[in-house]
Amino acid sequence: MATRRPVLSRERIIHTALAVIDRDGLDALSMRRLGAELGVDAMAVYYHLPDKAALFDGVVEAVYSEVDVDAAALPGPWPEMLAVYLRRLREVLRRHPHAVAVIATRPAYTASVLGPADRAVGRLREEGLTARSAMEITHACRAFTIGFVLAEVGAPLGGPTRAPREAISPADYPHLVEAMAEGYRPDEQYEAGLRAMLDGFARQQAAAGHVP
Amino acid sequence: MATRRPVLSRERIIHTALAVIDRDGLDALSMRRLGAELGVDAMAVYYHLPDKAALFDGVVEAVYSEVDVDAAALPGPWPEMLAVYLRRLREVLRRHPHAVAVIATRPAYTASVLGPADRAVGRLREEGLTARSAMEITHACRAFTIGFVLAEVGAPLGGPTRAPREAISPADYPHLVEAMAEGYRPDEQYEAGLRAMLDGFARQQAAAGHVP
DNA sequence: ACCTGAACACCGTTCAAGT
DNA sequence: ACCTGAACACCGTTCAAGT
Repeated sequence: MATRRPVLSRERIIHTALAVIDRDGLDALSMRRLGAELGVDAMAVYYHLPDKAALFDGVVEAVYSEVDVDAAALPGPWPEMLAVYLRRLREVLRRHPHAVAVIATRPAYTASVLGPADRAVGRLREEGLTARSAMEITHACRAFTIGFVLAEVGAPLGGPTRAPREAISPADYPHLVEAMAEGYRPDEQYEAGLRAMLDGFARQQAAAGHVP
Repeated sequence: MATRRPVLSRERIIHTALAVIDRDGLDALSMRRLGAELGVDAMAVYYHLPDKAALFDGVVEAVYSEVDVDAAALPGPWPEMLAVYLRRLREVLRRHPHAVAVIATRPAYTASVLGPADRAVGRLREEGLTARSAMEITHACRAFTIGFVLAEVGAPLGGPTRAPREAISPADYPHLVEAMAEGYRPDEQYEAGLRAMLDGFARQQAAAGHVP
């Protein structure tokens, strides 16, 4: 008789976990639910991953790997290179609204994340930035992007508010009402914020004499 | 005999919940634990709050109320006014590392949050900005601040990684190592990012002719 | 090597009951 | 009005056992 091959793998477990999160939210991901989705006893997962925290780490890495942009290979001056990378990051994060908060808080110190990050910093250095500036700028722009997507699509941690709150009357907030009258345009808003930050950093660099 | 006064109140429940989160983390906050901390049966809380989501909403509002800066009353040109407000926001968020992710994802549509926000937008309008620009700029800077604090002190959602991961060797990431050689200086980094974004927005406004 | 299933100490929420 | 306590359908994790 043929030797049986394993039905589970770290990869399949993690992708199924992300699928459950995307479909039903963070709270819906339990080890038992995950087992059911995989067609195995819930505890089978523990043979492949030590605990739920490790599962989350895998999910974070899986999402980052979707970004799949070799920033270091992009053409153009560094602000444009970073803009391409960051727009792509936003795009990927938007696809996983229920996972963004996890990604925002769990450190991703794995080769697949650090490698591209290191090469990106190297790329900025070739344009005259110090390693420190390169990382600061990247870090700040990533923080803006993650914070923006969190406000944009991030699922409320702890589940949606069900009970009606104290009613708010729009008449009390005339300026907010006017600002929102034209509707919410997240793409333009993100773009404006990204440009502001990159322009600001570019000018800081120029003022410091780091870019000729 | 004296009429008994209630031992619980919405206020006290919410502040105790925040205290538990601050002390032992988000996962430590259960309704039973909260009841124990309050010295009552766990289910007593349900008389004052409909469910755990409402409890989180209360926590978010409590943290925002700590900011307690009337942005509209601050002197100086708008970029400096916003900087004061945002530094204060970062300061408050840093005091509640385990709550930041909740604050970042739960909408806070309450009078105590919307009121100051509306007055702040009104203040920017007096300096020539449109309501729309004023809100965009505020929104972007807040996203940066929250994203930054999340990376800075945000507790990993799902608990800390316990099992050792695949070892990473610093030699593979020379640029990152160099960038971190001087240590991590979050205050300077935040300040640089904030200045970059505000300068960038100020220049966008000037270019659009909105500020004389 | 890989998966199962019972067991333990927990969860959030509902609901009838107490005072 | 305000709080209690049993009950229900869940959790994450450990561990011995199966194949």
